[in-house]
Amino acid sequence: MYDVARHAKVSPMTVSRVLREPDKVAEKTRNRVLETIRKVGYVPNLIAGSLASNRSNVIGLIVPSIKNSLFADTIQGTADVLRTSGFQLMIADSGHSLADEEALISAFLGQRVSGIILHNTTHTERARELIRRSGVPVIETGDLARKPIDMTVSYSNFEAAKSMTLYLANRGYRNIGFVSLSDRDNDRARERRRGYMAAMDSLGRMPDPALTIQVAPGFASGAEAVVHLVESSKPVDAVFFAGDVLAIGALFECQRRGWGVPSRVAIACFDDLELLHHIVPTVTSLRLPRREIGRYGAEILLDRIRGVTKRNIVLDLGFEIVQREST
Amino acid sequence: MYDVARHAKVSPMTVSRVLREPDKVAEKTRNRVLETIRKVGYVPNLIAGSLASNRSNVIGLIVPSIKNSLFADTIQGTADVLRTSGFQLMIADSGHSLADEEALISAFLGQRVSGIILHNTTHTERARELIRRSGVPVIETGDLARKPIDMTVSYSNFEAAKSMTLYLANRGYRNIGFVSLSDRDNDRARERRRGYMAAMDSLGRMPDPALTIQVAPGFASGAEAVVHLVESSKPVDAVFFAGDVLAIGALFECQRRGWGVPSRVAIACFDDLELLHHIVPTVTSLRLPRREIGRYGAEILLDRIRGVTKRNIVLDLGFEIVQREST
DNA sequence: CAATGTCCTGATAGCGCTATCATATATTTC
DNA sequence: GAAATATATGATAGCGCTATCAGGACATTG
Repeated sequence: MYDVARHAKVSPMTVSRVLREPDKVAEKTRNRVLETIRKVGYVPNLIAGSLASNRSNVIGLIVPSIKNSLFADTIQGTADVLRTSGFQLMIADSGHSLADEEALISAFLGQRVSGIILHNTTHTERARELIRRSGVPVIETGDLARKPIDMTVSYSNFEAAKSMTLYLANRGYRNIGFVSLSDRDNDRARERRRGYMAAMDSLGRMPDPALTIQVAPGFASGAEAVVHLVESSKPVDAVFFAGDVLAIGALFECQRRGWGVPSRVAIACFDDLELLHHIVPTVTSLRLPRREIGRYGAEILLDRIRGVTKRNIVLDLGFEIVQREST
Repeated sequence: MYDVARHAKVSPMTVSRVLREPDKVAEKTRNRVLETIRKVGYVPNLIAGSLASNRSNVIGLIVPSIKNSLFADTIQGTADVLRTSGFQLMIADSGHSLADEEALISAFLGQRVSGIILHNTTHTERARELIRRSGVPVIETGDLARKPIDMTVSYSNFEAAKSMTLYLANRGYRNIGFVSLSDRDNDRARERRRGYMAAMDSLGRMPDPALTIQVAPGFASGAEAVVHLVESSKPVDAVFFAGDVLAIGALFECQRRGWGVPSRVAIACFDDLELLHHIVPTVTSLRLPRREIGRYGAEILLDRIRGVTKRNIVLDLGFEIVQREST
């Protein structure tokens, strides 16, 4: 920067201003400086800038798993908003471990991120404490947080699962099975199960424990689950899968066995992947506002960082049931 | 930090050493300092550290699209390696735009990242120049770069496409169609097409322009393409799709129309998604070492950052054809 | 027991930028 | 046209840490 200043015959301060507050520099000077910057190939050191100004242009984002395409949509939404705002996204993967999440939060705070986005709503006590003390704004998502640290943008897994269950009942299915991933370390799965249970309860049906099963992730699990439920002593006529991969695995298995969907068994699931619009038969699912969550989350966070908003916002973006051939 | 130093009755320098070079501090002192750090809830300012030491623990990663699950696998591989190494990943999305990519590279260099990973191999001249001048190590991936900036870890799209085409010919298919995304701004698509052409050439078959078509992304495009190719005046008996989504869309369309796969038309594609192991029929595909690319890329990069390696490595991780029911 | 080496700790300077206030010049106002 | 205000630039200090070297305490050697 001193180099540039010398070449352009101004003070370093003016160079700094040209980069951050161009309006405050006379046009002639500004152009001369910009020209010089280009000529010497100067790349400003944002680290030094952050240190001096006590601000950074980095937002930290923690997801349980980068690979999971569900998060990919939300990340994309966030990235789209941030790209136009000059902020950078620092993404880390907690591997579904709360302890790792805590370590990552600590690392992010060490980087003096301007904001943090967390794709889950349960955290260690120390993690909450770290964030609170730092005063960095936080968005939680993935579910409506029961006790939000700060701001939340999501839909309600409980309500979504409940609605879909009631919807299936309303379409005349009598024996609705429910398949989800293990509850352990997965608050979303837990909420979805609760929603299913609540729906059964409000229908006055005894939730049969044999109808709600928990499985490992993967296509194969969905396949096994549907076979198990259909061939049980009390066969189901519909299965509600709490995850898309499970449902797809189940559907393929039905194809292999020649079971009609929905004639033999109806299939519905969370998360309206585009694939589900094209698969044969197309699958009834819950459209979750994934990308919107990413967008709104980023926007609210930016508003807070810029001091536009003060309040702790909790935004429920809802969901939608999309009826298709499979039910 | 001064706070901690005062409380623990040592100099700030000792606190700094406890965090970065614990061995160089007497055990007694170290424990006292660590205890104090915990007590006052001190979070070291890594920004200041980076500025002072002229090192950072951030790796920049640019992908054309975060949403695309293909990149997700590679990112996961990278993240897995970096997590255990104390580095953070800063991810940005160029939206397939070379100009945006250049801007992001500049932003990353401003952040003084220790390394950069690029998921494509064509860049603007200024981008190359920026990187070269900065001396920051770079990994390019997504294809074997023709003129690598620095290091490359990938497989060859050309060879992969060629192999699969020859493989299909070898299985007896006479009329092999090729469907890919538009060549424009997509060097991978271009290489794949070249590979297909080269195979046709080596088979002594005139590559019929009517058999190689370019389409927009999406399931629907694949569906349209397969219909077009099968119902043409010179119907194909096999179609090789350069992208998985296209192939899946095509397969579903065949299911809808009751066209037997592979009896009426065989289908093969790039990229061995897990879905393709379960879909009916399972699909012959090219297994690309996505995750390995991420892992090796990260490892090579770290070696360079740590000064273990000096040489410009070009790593070809190859590919594999997986025979399944669809051909 | 002086000389040498080893280990641990501290003092000092400075990384490259920005906040802040001061100064110089141009513009407006009555 | 003098005073008040606005605009443009610069000088200075310091953000929170680490590199570097200096020095004190202690052990080792001949």
